[in-house]
Amino acid sequence: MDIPSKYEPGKAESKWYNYWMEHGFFKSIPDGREPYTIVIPPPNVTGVLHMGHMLNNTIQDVLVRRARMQGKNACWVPGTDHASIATEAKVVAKLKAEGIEKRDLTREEFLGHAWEWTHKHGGIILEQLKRLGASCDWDRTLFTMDEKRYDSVIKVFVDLFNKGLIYRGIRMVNWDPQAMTAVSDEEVNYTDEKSKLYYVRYKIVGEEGYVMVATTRPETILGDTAVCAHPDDERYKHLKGKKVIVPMANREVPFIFDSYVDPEFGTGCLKITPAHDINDYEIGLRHKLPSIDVFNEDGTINERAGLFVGVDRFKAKELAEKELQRTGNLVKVEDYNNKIGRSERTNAVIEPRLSLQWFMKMKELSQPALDAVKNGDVQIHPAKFKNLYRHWMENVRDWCISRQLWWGHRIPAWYYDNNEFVVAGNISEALEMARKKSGNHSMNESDLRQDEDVLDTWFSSWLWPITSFDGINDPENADIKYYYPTNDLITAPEILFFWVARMIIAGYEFRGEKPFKNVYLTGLVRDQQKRKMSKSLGNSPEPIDLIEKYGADGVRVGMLLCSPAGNDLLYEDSLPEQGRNFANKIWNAFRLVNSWKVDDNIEQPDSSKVAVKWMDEVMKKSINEIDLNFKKFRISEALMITYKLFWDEFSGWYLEIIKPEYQKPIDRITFDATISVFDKLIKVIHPFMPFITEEIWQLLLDRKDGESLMVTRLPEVKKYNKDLITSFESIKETISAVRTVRKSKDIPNKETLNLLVRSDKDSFNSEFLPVICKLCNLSEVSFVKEKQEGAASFMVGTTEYFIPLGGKLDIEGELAKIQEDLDYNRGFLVNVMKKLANERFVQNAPANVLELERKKKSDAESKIKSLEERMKELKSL
RNA sequence: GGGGGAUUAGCUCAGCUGGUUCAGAGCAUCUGCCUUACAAGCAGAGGGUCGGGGGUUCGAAUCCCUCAUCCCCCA
Repeated sequence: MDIPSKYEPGKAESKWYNYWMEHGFFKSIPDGREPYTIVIPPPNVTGVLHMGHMLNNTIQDVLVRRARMQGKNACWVPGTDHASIATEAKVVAKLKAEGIEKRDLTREEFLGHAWEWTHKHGGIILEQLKRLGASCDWDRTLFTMDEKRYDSVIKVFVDLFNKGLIYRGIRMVNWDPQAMTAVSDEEVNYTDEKSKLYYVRYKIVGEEGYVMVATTRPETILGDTAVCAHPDDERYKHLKGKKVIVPMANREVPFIFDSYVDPEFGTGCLKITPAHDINDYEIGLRHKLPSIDVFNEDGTINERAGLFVGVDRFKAKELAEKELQRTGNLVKVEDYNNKIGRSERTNAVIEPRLSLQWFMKMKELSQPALDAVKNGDVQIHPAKFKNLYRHWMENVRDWCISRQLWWGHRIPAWYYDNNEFVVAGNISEALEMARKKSGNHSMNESDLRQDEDVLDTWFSSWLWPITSFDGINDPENADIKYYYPTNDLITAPEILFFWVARMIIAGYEFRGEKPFKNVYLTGLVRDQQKRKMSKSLGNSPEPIDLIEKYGADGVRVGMLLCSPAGNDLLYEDSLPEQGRNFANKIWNAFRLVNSWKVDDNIEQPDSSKVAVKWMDEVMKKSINEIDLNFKKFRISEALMITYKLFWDEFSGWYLEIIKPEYQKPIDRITFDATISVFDKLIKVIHPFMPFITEEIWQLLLDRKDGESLMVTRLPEVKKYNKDLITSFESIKETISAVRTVRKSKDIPNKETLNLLVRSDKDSFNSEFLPVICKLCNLSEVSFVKEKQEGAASFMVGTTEYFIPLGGKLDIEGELAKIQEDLDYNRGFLVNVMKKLANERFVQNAPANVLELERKKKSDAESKIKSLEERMKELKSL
């Protein structure tokens, strides 16, 4: 069979993914095995795969595949999020492009378009995940707005309302006066814009003087309800208890003190307009100030202002300036840069506006979630995020859960008689409740008006680990009992609060149990300039293109190699390139092994014998380390160990040792051992690189249909022989040293060499000598007692080696090398001696440290002695 | 403004409760090699006063203080 020297991923990937699907290897149903469960952080239903998803889902797949190969019943539940804001915005934009405005549609018509859009674009991202190799149980695919998930959300809302944990309240929102809707914080873009700072004087009541205020918004003066200074500001202390007169409005308002005010800014004196500024609103709450909203929904001035009624806010600013000037209250105007928030959708300047919203009380609910992380019931990796989490949970604020949108779970509150309302699971229940509450039994459904708003997207995602197994509607079903709590959650730190914390809260509230044991926070994928990858910047590569170029395995490895938990990943093409190169390395190792012909009549060479023994131990050691690193969620590290195990130990050393001469056959024992080692190796690699390993596994031995690497067992962790590995390390060093001699003397590899060991034959471990002979092309190894003339020399540990060179010895060069070595060792010895001469060190250091220092001393001394002797000899030549 | 985190080789990062010459890995760089598994490779090499300053200690990349710079979250 002719196998190409470069691995071609494309074919293998679709072939094996289909094979896995056909045989149902991703499916999971509850059974007697230990479950291993991950719920996917649901991507936006109409989104497309980006680099963040690639990283995130690669990690999940690695964990799931590994768990599966550990004999667990692995279940990775996929799904998508309705993403109310993002999806609604996309649908609005699409309709607009067709000349349809959202406000011209009924809610039902709009939702029709939204569902159409969802069905058309939904799930693309899940298909893309398949290209990556994701081993999700696709039969379980969910959507946050499918029937069961929708019902669960409504049920939870009603439940929390009945428990008194959900209430209506006033809050400041970002108002887009052009779209006449509230927009979320995420939809507001802040930019530095030029504006003006107006210095306005307010008359002090009962005094001659004025107090001067600096403001960027003179048009909101009409809504002022106080003037405020810092409590420690000496300049204003005398105004305690006084009142001032608001210019234009001619109202008296109190002069108050609050530490929010920055005495350095402007005049150190602030006008307070609780209806039109979030900070003023907070100050207003603290000081129980009234708020006067002077704007209409479209940003024009209303009657409450008493002035400029009906005028647009920007025009009103100009008019206010003139009016203040006319009355002499405008003292000066300065140029000023400040951050202006603009609506992502309309680019209109955002107006902070008070509105009636739904809230959830968080303090009580979050206590168990706080405790769970504190006591390690839920573990966050890396642990540095624990502090962040704790701080946030200790200062948790009530959660505003209503959104002025249509796409989402509609708030199950029904209004009647103006301000009365009931909260119920559906309209008939609502009617019954409303009749009872109002005493009006003739009321019917048409008298009820359902709340127009929908719930925050996170209000459905916070239930995700529970609703994934329908645990709200059917709390005792077999799935939820088996799979919940899930094991690991893999997500980005930026949604630690939005999502992770709230899931933990929901877990305890609705199941009395954590939703997952571990939270693994990945970093953000950035470009080389450390910018976030984003569509608008155009700095993100297309994931599917990458998979096509480097292979899914290569991309997976590339993503993982450089992304320790919680650290950002700076993407560049060299990453998947490294992954692809690794795949190619594996491929070529397979080609080599595959090309060998076995001859049952030949003996196993000693070098192969010891190599097999050593490889076995190294493998055990690495598997141990990999296991340990997985336990600590150090996945990059685990991959790096795997990478080096295959590339350095197996390909670089083992295969080179056992490789028969060109076109010569290999002995049976070595061949079988090698196949077995290879088999184990690709098992270890499989979670990281599922495709190439399956391809090779299927070719390595005859496999039956229905067999697959992905459902085999990982090699178990075992104790290993440390000494064997250590002695082989010094063999590597010896081989390296011989190669260096060869290179520096320009001796071709084909020419054999003699190696002389200055040691007693019986006390020297000769086990690995055949390996040195083979890799260094030695004709002979012999033991000598004396130093050798006319030979290159080197030391490994405390043993001296010589390579006779005939007349080729470069005495000057050799001397220089020895001198360098001597200087180093003498310096080293001086340091050790200093330490040992320090009485306090000798008294205080633990015995093992002391012993080590003494060993260092004697080793250095014997080395120096040999070097000095050698030098003397060379000089005498 | 409040909080959290970081600073170790050109880059990305390890370095656990102070103790091996502890300063390490991968990538990149440089030098040699197209040696029939792999140039997507092989054999070698160079490169860091662990952000600055102080302290604790027999001993500090590691603990404490301070300054500087950067990042993130919330407002």
